[in-house]
Amino acid sequence: MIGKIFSNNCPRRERRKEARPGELLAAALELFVEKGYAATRSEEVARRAGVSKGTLFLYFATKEELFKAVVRENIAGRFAEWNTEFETFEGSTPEMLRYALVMWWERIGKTPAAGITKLMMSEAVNFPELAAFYQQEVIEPGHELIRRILQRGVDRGEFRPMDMEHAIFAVLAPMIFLMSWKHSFGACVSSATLLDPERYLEQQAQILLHGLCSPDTAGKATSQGKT
Amino acid sequence: MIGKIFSNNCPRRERRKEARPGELLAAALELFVEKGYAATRSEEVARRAGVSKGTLFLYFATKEELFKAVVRENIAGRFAEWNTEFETFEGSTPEMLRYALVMWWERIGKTPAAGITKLMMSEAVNFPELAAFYQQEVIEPGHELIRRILQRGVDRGEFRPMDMEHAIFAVLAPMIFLMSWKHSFGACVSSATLLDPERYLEQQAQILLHGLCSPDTAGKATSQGKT
Amino acid sequence: MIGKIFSNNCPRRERRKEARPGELLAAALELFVEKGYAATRSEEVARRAGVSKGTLFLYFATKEELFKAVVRENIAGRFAEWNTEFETFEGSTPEMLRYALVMWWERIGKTPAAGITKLMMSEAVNFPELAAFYQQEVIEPGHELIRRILQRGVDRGEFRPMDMEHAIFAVLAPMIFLMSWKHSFGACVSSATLLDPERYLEQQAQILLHGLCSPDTAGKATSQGKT
Amino acid sequence: MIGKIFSNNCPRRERRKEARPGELLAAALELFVEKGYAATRSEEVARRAGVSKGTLFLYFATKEELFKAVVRENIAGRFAEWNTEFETFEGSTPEMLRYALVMWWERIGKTPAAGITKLMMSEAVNFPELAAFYQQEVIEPGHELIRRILQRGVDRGEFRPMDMEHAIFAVLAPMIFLMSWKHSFGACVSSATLLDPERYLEQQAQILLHGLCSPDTAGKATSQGKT
DNA sequence: AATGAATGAGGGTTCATTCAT
DNA sequence: GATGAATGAACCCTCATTCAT
Repeated sequence: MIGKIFSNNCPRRERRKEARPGELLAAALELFVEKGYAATRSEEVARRAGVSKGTLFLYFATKEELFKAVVRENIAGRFAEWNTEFETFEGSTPEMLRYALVMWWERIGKTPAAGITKLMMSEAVNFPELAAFYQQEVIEPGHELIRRILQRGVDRGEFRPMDMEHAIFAVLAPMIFLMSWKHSFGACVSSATLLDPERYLEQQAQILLHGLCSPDTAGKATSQGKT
Repeated sequence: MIGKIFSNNCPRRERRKEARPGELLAAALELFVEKGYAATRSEEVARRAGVSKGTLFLYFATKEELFKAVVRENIAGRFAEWNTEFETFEGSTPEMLRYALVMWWERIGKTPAAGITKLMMSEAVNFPELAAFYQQEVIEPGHELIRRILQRGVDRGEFRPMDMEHAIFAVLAPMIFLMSWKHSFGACVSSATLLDPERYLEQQAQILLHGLCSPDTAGKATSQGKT
Repeated sequence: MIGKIFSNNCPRRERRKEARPGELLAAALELFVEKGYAATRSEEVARRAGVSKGTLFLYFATKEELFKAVVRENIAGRFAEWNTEFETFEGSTPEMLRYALVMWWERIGKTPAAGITKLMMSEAVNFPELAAFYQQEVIEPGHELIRRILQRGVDRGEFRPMDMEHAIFAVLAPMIFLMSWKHSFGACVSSATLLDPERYLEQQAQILLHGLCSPDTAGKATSQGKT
Repeated sequence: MIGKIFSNNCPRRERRKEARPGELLAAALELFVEKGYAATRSEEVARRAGVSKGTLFLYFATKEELFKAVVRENIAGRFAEWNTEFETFEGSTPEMLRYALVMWWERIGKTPAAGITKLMMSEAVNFPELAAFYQQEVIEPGHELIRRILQRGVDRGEFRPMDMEHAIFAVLAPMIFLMSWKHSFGACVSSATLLDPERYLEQQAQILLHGLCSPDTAGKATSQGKT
């Protein structure tokens, strides 16, 4: 009984043991995002997780495995939740689009998870298998979600007809750009900090919806586009 | 006689000597873009340039210097030329914006130089000094050019007033995105090839100018934006 | 039980860990003395210490650091002990001088530490920082000790007054010479082995004290010297 | 005729060509003495001699050959001349000894040739063949000359009988020491410059002849020595 | 003979990975 | 399981040497 109390009250070892992989993944995420795959040393990952080098390799057979695990771990399948939000959203599609960008920033863009995308893009070529996984788990569901939003707008007559597949990239690009910028120049070149993500996204929504043209000229130029 | 003069002017060794740095930079560009900075072995750069390891270091003191040279080489001051084009452009600003995107794709986006930007973004954190150089030599002139285009549009009443600094990113983002995408997933995930850069840019110009909204709704929604 | 305690206190790994730096320094001392700084390969140092190349760099960050450590290790502050001996010495100063030379040979000259001085003199120009260290930690205390001996002799009327600073070198020179000789020609030219260090030092003490001249002529020639 | 005048007056090419090996040896001597064998780079030798790297190897097949040539070249057989001086010297042997030390300094010690001895001692172990050559060409004749001087003193009753072979080293040591010191600490540690070679040698002669002891005590202590 | 571009073996150093404790 | 000392393959870079010109 008493033994049980102790083991329940103070199972630091036990709990640590179970938490280990998570702590290692967290440390690795930070470091990979901070310095890139190659420049991250396994010893430092271990140290930051508070364990020894040997322990790291107890949980992840190789650095490559660790990297893959970090990416997989941090690509939470949020799409179920988001699809639900999409289906229950009641406002206009322009509002939905604006909402999507803002929510994305809150939930992904400003979190360390954004670093993963940047990382994934930097290393895609060296980890094609991982890139394929990412494609399947993130890119495709993401595209699908954006496609549904855009289609909703078209269906409801809020958006003009469009080349859907490329329009998806029009919505995606500001997000990708923001993650890339934040985790590259944004992290080291002072003047690059001029970019305020929230204002940028707000304005981006505006432009996506209405463009840069002043209202009176908007009609005329349209005819030129191939779209 | 004349033949002799020519053959004297270009003995093989000399010609190689002058060509070497260029050949090495070309090989290095390819490999850096292909595999990233760390994963590129200097010996392979040399081999791809058709020389021995030692020769590489005859022209570039360290791998880091080689990297810097590759970056510098591939961002040659195109801005002078572009500024001139800007000043002599006679059409409307929407046309100018569309033209700028198309030309950028022709001259940079689809060339290996685009890989450099991707590379630079991946390695900025590891080479802060180089990032500062890039910021100064590429980012700032680029921003300035975009700023002048947008300002021209505003001044001529073609564009509505805007938060200029963030609007610059609105124009920049599609280009950055395209380079990042092309040199990451675009290079290894088959389905990602759905993105046709030229159509994307064309459509992007269209959206930048007029947005996604159908003409009749365009006016109403505008009021919401903070911009 | 007691046996267990002992075996617990000294597990093999731990013992090695503590012994490693010493083993590496010993191996490095041998090799540096044997072949000089540049000609000594770090891998060979490691091999001679019975470890792999990587292990060497676990304990000494660079070859230069290893060299410095070897030099520092082998000039341990013997001067405290020697100064004490000096202060408690009860015989005449000529006896003291003879004793100093003999003791120096026993404790330094005939040990591998002598090779360090030879090495240091060969490499001083290439490691000015280390040379300064050596100057401060070895040369100056050594000079000071010799100075005190000579001054004692002068003060007690045993030695004639002298140009002290140069006289120091008169005492030092036989020792430096002996180390240099032993670790150069003495190590490879057979006939150079004619030099018996102990007899040489004994005779050197004799000469330092009384010169080469036969007693009756000693007085006359003295007048010429500048000293 | 005129042709001859020209070729005589301005045979720069011709004269250079013949002088080449000498210029290379001079440059090599300087650099070897300055930085040691290993730290001297063949390209720098060539540059200092005003020729290209290739030319150096035209005259000396390997760096090792160059080194050997430098040593051989700079070990002028001065002993014939010195033996003559010895034979025609008319003063006392103490005067001769003093004269020998002073002359040695003038003709060798203070010239770059002294650097050779220092170099030879540093590298003896790595170039045993060269050390043997040095032993034969310099050490043995040098010993022989010193031996003759000392023997002359003994024969004429100016010096007391002595252990001749070790006494030779007593005369040699100050010279060896001076060369070693000058080309090691003397070249980089400021305080080591306290040593004034000429005063040192003068005093050394004095000590060699009469020792450090004050005249009245000289007689007593003598009995102890083994010599 | 002279040049200097080119070579490539070899050395110092790093770091992912192993394994005895 | 956990540790951290040990390993050694692999990398960047140097520089004596070669050789086409």
